[in-house]
Amino acid sequence: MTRVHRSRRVRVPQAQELRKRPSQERSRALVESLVEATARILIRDGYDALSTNRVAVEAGVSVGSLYQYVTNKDTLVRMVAERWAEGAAAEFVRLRAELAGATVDAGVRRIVDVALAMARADVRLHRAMLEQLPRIGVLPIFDALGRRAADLLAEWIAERRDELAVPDPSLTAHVIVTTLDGLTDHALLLRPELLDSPRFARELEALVLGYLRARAPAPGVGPRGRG
Amino acid sequence: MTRVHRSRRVRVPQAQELRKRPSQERSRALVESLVEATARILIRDGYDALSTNRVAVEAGVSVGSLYQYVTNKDTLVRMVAERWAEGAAAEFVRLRAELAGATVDAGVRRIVDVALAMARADVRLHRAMLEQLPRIGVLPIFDALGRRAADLLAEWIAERRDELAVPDPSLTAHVIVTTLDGLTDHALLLRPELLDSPRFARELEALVLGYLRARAPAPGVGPRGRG
Amino acid sequence: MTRVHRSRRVRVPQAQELRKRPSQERSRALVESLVEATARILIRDGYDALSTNRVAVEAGVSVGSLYQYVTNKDTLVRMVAERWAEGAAAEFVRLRAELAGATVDAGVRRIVDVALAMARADVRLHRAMLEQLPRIGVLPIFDALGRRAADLLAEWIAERRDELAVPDPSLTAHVIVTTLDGLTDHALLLRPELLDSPRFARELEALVLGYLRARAPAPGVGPRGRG
Amino acid sequence: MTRVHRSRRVRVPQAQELRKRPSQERSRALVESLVEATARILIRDGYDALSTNRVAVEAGVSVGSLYQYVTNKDTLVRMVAERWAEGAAAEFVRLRAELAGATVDAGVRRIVDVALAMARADVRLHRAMLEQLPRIGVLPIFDALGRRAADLLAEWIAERRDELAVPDPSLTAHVIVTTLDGLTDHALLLRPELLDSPRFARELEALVLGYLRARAPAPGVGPRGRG
DNA sequence: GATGAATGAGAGTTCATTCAT
DNA sequence: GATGAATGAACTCTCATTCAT
Repeated sequence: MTRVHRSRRVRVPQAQELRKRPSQERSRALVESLVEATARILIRDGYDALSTNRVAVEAGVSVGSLYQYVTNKDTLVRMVAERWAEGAAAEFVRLRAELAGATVDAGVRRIVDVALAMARADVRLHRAMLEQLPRIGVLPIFDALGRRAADLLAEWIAERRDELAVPDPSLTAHVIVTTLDGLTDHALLLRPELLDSPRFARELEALVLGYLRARAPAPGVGPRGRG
Repeated sequence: MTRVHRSRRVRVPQAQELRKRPSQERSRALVESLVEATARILIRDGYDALSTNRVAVEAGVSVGSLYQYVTNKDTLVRMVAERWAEGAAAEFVRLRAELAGATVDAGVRRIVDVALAMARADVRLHRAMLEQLPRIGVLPIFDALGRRAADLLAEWIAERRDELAVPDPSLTAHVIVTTLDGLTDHALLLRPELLDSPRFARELEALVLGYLRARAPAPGVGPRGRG
Repeated sequence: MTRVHRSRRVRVPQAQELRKRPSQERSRALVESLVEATARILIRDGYDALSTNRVAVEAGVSVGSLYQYVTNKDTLVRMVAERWAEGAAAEFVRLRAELAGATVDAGVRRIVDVALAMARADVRLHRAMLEQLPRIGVLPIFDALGRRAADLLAEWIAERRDELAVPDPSLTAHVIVTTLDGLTDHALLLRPELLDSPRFARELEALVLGYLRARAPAPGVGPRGRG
Repeated sequence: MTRVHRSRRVRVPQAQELRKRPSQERSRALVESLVEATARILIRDGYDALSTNRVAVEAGVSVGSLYQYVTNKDTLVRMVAERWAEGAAAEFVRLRAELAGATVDAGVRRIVDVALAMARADVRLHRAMLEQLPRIGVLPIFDALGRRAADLLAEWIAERRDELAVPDPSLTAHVIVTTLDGLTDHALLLRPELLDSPRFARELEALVLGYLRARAPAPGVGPRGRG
């Protein structure tokens, strides 16, 4: 059979998902090992094989201890996504700094490269998250991450406003972030070879640059506007 | 029992998902009502609330009858996705015909409009599918749909090759389809208001047009300008 | 699903029938109470009325606890048979010791008496086991018990070889054990009154003694007579 | 796995198990094909795999037709046993006639031979019945068969009363029949090689002859009685 | 704090039997 | 008469969660 139980109750979002702020060194470590165990199982066996008991065993901890720190099975899953998102956010911040003085062309090239590199890194976990996790639980996390990325990008675009003639940098940044995200996720799940293809990278650059310049005056024609 | 964990992560395509080809009128109707019931539950209560017994009740049929036709709960879900994909595919074919003689600008405008309209139609079902189902084996169905869309679009682009200077229409079409899909899905899940926003629509047009023309010579400039 | 037909006819011995060696005091007690509950239901309501839930309820335990220790409904039944066989084996050993110096006549009388007494004791459980369980894999358990009994009896016969002229004590012992077993089981199921009938007991004695002496020279007659 | 349904309700014995006396040629044939199908499944796949639907398919008939003639799943099983018992009963009658004028020794030899031959014939069906059928349903059938056999044997013994000094031929016949039955069944299930062993046959003869003569005066001493 | 045995609602699935066609 | 689609009670088994130790 195919007999599978999924989380039984529809999840009621809980304000207080971690029972205790794991302030002590020890508690932190325990929670961390739970998250890692969850990720391992997710990668190795998939979401259907994920159960609180299994996570506890994998983490070398008793179920009781698990519930001391985690109220809820879904919380574990969300924590995995959060850890990943934290790493990604740091990377975005780093990239933003790196691109401070970059030209539009160089900047976009770099952005696309980093997007592809991030998709290639941690493939197994990334795939597992995209493929296995009920989107409903992790959506807010990835949304928040997208918003941070879009904010940073909007800033960067705004700094180049003259050159680009982007009416609403915030909206444009959102579109770019969502676009790159959609394309890399899709490639990760269904066309992994694209992640390594320079042709694909050039295509993404063309996409982003074309978009950013779609409304800009043709280069070489008057300082601003079409005359 | 022999209890069983589903095929870890990778969907094993099952040759015999429907127990009997529902050839008779009556059987067809039954299967159809099961698929509809599944969609209804998915929309109203989400995947976790979906159970074979519940589907049977919702369809006004006994569980036994359900199992006469459907081996498996996930098959039902996949059938919902298939029904939806069939409708979308038909829409794409219709659109392709409509755009036969259209200019690039008009065509892209229309494509974006239709993409947004499709996202707005059936929102709840669409949402439910996106939120819950990648794990269940719906991915291949959506992938096939995307490929069909990309093929049609590639054709359309190829017909306008001179004007556009797109080196690889097939790849470009794939990028556009995936991009629009990603953007409308994201909007559907997290920014539903965008689906009705003309500004957002204009943005998508700019994105697609900018991309298509990114490598084309600036109009009126350079050796191949229109004069 | 994946429904499953039990190993067609031949019991596949399962190495791991008990999920955990019930080492702790508590676990042992739980398993014991499950076995007792199983026996009770078997006696009271028969095999068809036996279900895991019912056993759990009867034992005052949750189904979950049951499955913590027992993989399988039939395992429970087999454990009942094992418990019974253990008791019977002990009785056989006791009897063997008792008969160490006995004459053939006295020994056979005693053996028949004990066989009938054992059939009378625990009648209801014994009946339930005989009526319902050959299919379940209890046969090997009873077979092993029969072999032990036959071994002990063969020894006893061999000690009296001169008097009895039994060519193959082992085969003869097997025949006697199987015979008595068949007769008492048959009586138990269909002629319970015979179990209390001295006439029946005398008949069994005649059967066994006649057999043991069938090939011995008639006393007082022929070349080797006692005279 | 291991999920198996057995006949759900405890069987309420029904006076009218065959819905209609299958007087017509056609009906008889149908019932016969159902019984044969049942036997085939029992042999091939075991009792757990036996279901009314399966029997109907195996017999090339619709379930509805099955229920037109057979009220009950257990009835099918019982009919298989009945067919077998009918054949055995005929064999007993034949044997009785054959032994009309036989000496005790020759008769017993013949009886043992036939008992072993019957156990060897139809081994697969015989095994299936012994091993697979819930004894509770078929017990009465085999009991009736045993009684018929015992009656015939009692008659035969009574005819040789003078020579044998058997006080209660009826009881003795019962003991012999049950004994041979128990021994051959046991051999069939657990020591099939014994069925072909002449040594085993001799042993059974010794058993029966020894029993019949256990209380008889030693041969060659006085015309009658010990005096 | 930590443990892990215990819980029990609820999941997927089967199959003897009926009854409209 | 024959059919086989439909029924639904009942089964085995899981797993998120609790709580006595």
